[in-house]
Amino acid sequence: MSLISVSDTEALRRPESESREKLLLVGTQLMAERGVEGVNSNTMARAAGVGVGTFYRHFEDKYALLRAVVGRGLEALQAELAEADREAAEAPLGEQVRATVSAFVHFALREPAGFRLIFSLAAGGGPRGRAGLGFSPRAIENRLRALQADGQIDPAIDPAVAARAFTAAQAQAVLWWIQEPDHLDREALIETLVRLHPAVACRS
Amino acid sequence: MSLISVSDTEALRRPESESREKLLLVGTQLMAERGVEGVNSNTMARAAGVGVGTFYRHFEDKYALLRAVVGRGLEALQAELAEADREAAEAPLGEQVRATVSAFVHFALREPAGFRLIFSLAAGGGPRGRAGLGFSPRAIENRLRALQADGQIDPAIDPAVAARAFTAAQAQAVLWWIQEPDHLDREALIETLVRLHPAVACRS
Amino acid sequence: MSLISVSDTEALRRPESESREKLLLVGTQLMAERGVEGVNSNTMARAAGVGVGTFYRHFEDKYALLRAVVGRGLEALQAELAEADREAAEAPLGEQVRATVSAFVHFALREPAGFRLIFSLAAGGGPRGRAGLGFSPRAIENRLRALQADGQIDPAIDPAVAARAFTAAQAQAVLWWIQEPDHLDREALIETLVRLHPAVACRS
Amino acid sequence: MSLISVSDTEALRRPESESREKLLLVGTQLMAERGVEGVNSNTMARAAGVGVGTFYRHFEDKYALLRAVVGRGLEALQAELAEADREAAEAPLGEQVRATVSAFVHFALREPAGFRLIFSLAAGGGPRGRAGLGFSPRAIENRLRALQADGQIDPAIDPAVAARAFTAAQAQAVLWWIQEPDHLDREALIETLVRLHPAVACRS
DNA sequence: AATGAATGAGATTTCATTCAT
DNA sequence: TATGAATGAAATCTCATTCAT
Repeated sequence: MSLISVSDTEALRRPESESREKLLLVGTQLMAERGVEGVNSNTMARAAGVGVGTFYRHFEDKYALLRAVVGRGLEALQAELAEADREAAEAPLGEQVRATVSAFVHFALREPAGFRLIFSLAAGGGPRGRAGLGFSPRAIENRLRALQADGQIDPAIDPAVAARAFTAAQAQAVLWWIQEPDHLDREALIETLVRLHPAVACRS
Repeated sequence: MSLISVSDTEALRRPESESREKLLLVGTQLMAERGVEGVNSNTMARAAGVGVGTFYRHFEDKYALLRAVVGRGLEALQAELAEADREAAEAPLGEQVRATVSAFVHFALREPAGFRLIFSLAAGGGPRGRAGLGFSPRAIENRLRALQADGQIDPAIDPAVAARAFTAAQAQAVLWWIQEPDHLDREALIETLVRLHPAVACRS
Repeated sequence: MSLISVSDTEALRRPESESREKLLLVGTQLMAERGVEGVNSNTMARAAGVGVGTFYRHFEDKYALLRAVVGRGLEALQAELAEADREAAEAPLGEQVRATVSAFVHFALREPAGFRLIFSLAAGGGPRGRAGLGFSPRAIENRLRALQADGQIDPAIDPAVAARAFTAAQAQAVLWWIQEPDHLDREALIETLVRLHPAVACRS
Repeated sequence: MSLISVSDTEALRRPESESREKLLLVGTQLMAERGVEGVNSNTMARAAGVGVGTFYRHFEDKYALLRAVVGRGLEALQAELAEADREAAEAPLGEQVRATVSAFVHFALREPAGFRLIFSLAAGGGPRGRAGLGFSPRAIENRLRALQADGQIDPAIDPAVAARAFTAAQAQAVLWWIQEPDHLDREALIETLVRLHPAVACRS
């Protein structure tokens, strides 16, 4: 019966214990607001409405929580970008780029705290925070390489550099924009980013 | 040039006490290596071969040292970029851009630790590290605005976004490159960055 | 022997629930390996394959388990020593001593973990571990006193001191030997201990 | 001038900072009274009249203090035993043994807390306390080996076992006696121990 | 100006114990 | 009986900062 599939889905999403979820949620908020070094396990536990011990039952330390948040966020983000890319697979290159940039911006709008953690705070990293967790430029790099092999973009461009550059450009622009959104509207932001994307900007 | 300029220069570069310089030097190294939150005043003092007390005689706290290092580095960097720009003032736009990108890369090569502090660790920022210290995209933004007003670049580009995007792109690309320099040579790096610069990439 | 003795024995040896036995067994091992303060109830429960709650269902706390283990071991040891003594009751003094020393060594070989707990860890004792649990020198003391009254051993020997001294000597020698058994064989160990026993060594 | 020699001596005895000495002193008392696991760094620091941080400035942790105390005590004890042995070098064997046993007992009387730490609490050892610090039976073992080679003691005795046995016997007897000194006087204690010493008890 | 021992507030972490299931 | 997530009191430890020399 279909009821089974529901509980199956539930199982797949692993309720992971309410406390853990609460900690993840509250931790994301607090770390994004005050910086990773600006909060401590105690504060996060209290804010999540659980005991300190509960924090350590679920996470080895503050940085483990950070890694969990960033890891999760990253997975979701990459999935959404891949999805956007897939949907626009048949569209012209410009449309494809716009689709992923747009998905990126929407993700940032939907999860600003997680987004900040992924792209700004996690970068600085604390003493133990040097998680190898970062948004991977690999997808863009591969795309650029393919386009270049295909003669569609400037052969003088190095795909590895361009991919890293655009990843940072996009992240930084969006971080700035969600902090100060009054400078321009979302479509203008996306439009600008699309035109800065190597695949668009360096079309040969 | 007047005689005064000599003593002026002396005054500006005055060692400010050997201890202070040593602390600045060693502090930059340590913070770049281990992250701002990964070192403490005691460690830096010890490494600099001075007493803890001496640290606090020269800097209010760890973040004051960070601000001093980043402030100094930023001044030097902006000065070098301005200089490069001035020297290439008469050259075609592409050459101007190449001149500043090249100056940027050279700065990173000459002072990798200071560069890392300015562009990666300061970003993450500790509790009190969030000084308004950052490489200002203002110069690029103004330049783009002027070019746009002049009809030389795509009017759909938002200069504020583009300036921030390129600043991050350039910094991130260079950070990556000084960590893993074997991927490509310096000229290829510069070349790629030039072509990603909004003034070049979005020429209308 | 009556039929009753069978069910009595059953009752005495009643597994007392499998969990309890498992905890006792695993707890003995862990405490002997890592020291009483080196393990906690959670660890012991986990290692025994039961829940923490189950631990507390059976033992008031860690020290209750320790007391149970040591108490049990002590009872068994004293019983075996008494048995050996009884069996050798008619033999000459030297044989009697050898019989108990031999029984002591065999006990240590058969239950090294329990032996260690009884004679080394319990000695150090944790905050609450200082239960009056220890191998009683009373039997030896009484024996010495009787021999002394009988003029068979040196009157200058204090039985209380000698009994405590030999108890410690025997325990320590055996503890050392089960850790580093390659120094000498079992019979040589026993032989040496026999000759150090006050009743043998201080014969008048 | 002679004043110099005074300060020289002072220098040799290294004041080691008053705090450190205070901690060592108070720590020894407290650990001996309540057991190593019965006190914590905070308590010891307070009792020593210094701040918590001062504790950690001088000792890595509680066990480092324990090791320092035991190490120091052990050095002093071994030195005193060696001295006693040297002074009685020309005396008959029995007198030599009496001299060291006597020195041992006097040490215990003079420094009961240190003595307890060395011989009982340190043995149990905490999670991290497994210091390889213990009274070495080596001196006695060597002496026995020499006597045995010389045909003066029973060849059936294993010197390693006998040395360890006597070390434990002596320590345990004295520990018991300083706790309950009313059972017998000091001389009787010493007399009994002398007669239990392998070199005396197993004379061939 | 230089020093480094001392400090204690606060962060981190452990673990015995409870309790709802 | 059994379970194990949750708890928080208490222990451990760090580090920015002061201050007497």
